[in-house]
Amino acid sequence: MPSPESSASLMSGVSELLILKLLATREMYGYELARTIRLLTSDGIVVGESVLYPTLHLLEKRGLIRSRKKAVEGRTRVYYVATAKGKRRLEGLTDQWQRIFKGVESILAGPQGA
Amino acid sequence: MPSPESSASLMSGVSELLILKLLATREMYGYELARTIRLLTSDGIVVGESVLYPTLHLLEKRGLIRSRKKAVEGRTRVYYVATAKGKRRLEGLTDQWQRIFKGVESILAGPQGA
DNA sequence: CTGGCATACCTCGCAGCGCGAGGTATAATG
DNA sequence: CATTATACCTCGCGCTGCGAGGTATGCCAG
Repeated sequence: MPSPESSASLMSGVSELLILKLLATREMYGYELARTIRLLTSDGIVVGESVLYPTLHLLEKRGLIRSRKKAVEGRTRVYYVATAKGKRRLEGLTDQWQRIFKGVESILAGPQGA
Repeated sequence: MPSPESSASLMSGVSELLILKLLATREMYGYELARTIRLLTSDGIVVGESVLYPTLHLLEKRGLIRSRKKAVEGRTRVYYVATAKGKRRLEGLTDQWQRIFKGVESILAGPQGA
């Protein structure tokens, strides 16, 4: 066991959902995404860079997000934004999330009452 | 892409959480666990047998659940129940679930309002 | 100007987990 | 006797997380 106390397993797929959601709202670059997720969740969810960048590349390869390079003060930032296909995928993922979330809650809350 | 439309990735770790929760409440056998989870979540969450049994073996190996064989009408059922260690683990997993759940909800609900 | 830090991007490789496919055995039903 | 439901199990692929490591730039302190 490397670190069974980490929240690793429960995080799966969540990164894709959150990234798609944010990129469906506004154009952002990688580093900004990581910071924003940490901020909005009060450090509850931290998407590391070794999760972030491979995910972004995969999403782009699948046509769910689009990128463009933008030079800001000498630095080259890669900005991403969700495509129409990405927004459709987001809806699907959100539905799945709601279904799983409701299922988990009903079991976590239920058995002692029923 | 094998099946990007499946809820596979979002399910990660959830099986362990639900199984531990149920076995912390009452003693159950494998097949019963699968049926119960399907029932309580109205088919929202389906834990297949190829997920269920390896998970049960792993949990037992880690000392989080305990098993005993019981013969019921010629059939041999393997009943499981959560150990004290398993219940502690359940608390930790539940906390992590709450943290992730709150984080996801705040991003899914937030950005358009803020 | 040099060292350190924050920003900003990226990859490699291991390990964990889901899950389709397949396998075994028993009891009941047609 | 064949099929279905119960009940248990494994193999192997493939996706994903993530720690560790790498590159390059701008900025500030010493």
